[in-house]
Amino acid sequence: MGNTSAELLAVGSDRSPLRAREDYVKAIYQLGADGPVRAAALARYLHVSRVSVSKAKRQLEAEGLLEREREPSQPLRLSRRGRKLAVAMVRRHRLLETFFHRALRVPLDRVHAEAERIEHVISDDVAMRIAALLGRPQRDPHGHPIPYRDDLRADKPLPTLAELHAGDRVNVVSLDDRDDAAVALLAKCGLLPGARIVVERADASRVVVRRGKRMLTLRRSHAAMVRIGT
Amino acid sequence: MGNTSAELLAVGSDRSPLRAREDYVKAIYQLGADGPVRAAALARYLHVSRVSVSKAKRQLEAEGLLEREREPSQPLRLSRRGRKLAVAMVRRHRLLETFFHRALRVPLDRVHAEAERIEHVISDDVAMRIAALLGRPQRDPHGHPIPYRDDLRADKPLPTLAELHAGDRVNVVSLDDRDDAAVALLAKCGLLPGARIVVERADASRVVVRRGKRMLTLRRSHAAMVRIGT
DNA sequence: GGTTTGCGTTAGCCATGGGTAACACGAGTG
DNA sequence: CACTCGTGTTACCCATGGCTAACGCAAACC
Repeated sequence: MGNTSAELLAVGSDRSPLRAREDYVKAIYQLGADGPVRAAALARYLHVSRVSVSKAKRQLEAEGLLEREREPSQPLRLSRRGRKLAVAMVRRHRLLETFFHRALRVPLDRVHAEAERIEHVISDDVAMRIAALLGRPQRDPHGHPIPYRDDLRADKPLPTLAELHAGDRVNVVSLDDRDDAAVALLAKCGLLPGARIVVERADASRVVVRRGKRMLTLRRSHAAMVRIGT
Repeated sequence: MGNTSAELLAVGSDRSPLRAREDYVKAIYQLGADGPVRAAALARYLHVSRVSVSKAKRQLEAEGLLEREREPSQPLRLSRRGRKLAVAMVRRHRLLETFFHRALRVPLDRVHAEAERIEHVISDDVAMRIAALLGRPQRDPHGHPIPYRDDLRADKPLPTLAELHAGDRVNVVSLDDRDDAAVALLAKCGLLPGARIVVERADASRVVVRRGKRMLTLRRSHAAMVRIGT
């Protein structure tokens, strides 16, 4: 019951190139995990100007993807439909990453960029079929959960490796996939989802961890891209 | 040696959305199989106005994808680079169709539309990997050959079922994939690449063929979408 | 030979999705 | 209190890629 994301994709009434809208909605959804989304933060995240965000905001409101705020300068809040579209995009993105990694053996640090372009143009049917082909995977190769349909979970973000202290023993759960170079580096160290590690030292600029017998030294900026669980 | 199509894809210097260019170049290439390409014919083929073709022409010439003609009103001729880009697009399109049909079991009459959107956004590397995954297929599910790299063959088009006479015995080689409804109809009849058929009757409006024990009556417009060989 | 038809081109309009420059406002800071 | 800094908005400009209207021209038709 309810809308499929196929319906949601018809949001732009007739014109197809709503790529930009999809990117805005997805970004708002993903930034939303860390709290209210300010327009300026969104602009920095998407590498566009504040003006572009301001204009996009009006359009997204007109299309019912964004909640209309009465006062200006309020944080951006997705509407129910906006959230559904965002989740559909995230699902596609992660399914595609999984497909590229598992079926085509594309290196981990390149799956994000490939998925980013294709996620806007595949049909819902193809997404379904890819999921079936892969055996309905639960996590993408970076360790992020793959939402099913309109599943709107809102689990708060896990802590990162940058927040730990010497002696902590944890599992790597996921990697931030947006910085290709960082992903390549982390993958080369074996800091992949599922890896068990011990924090040896942590100072202002670096974190030293041990994985099995290997000692790894990471910059904090890289450590912050590794989400961990116990 | 020579350019990979990855280089060719960088044709628009820095701006990425050269989707339209790719469509024009591919269309010119495909229409070119039937003789010189007039701008008006291209406009009808792409469902755009003659004006749009005229403007695209200037841009494509400026980008070196189209040969510059001295007199106006000359047919459109792809440059070497234009042809390479076109072949790369055709290759991707057919690889994607094959992937969708074989790996994802997408019905034959839908693979074209899916491929049409994705062919503009996949990387050369992914195209290579898909080819490898499929065992380097030679033909797409409609029976069209899949060019390899910059292979610029110029085989003249095969005759179609609409050009035959009673008594002719032929093999179906390929189906025109641009009319989804026609493909669905032909597939339902079993008029698929490889099928052996006998022409029973052919008049001005219909062609009657036999495939095994089944008699099939086709409109000429549909028969013209079936390319045949002996 | 005149007329119609089709073709390619120009001029000008539109929507999208970017951008700068400039402004008003609010929160801190001196 | 004044000042700065970050924020959101407005008014414009730009390129892309469509469109229609209108024109010059050539070929075909009567």
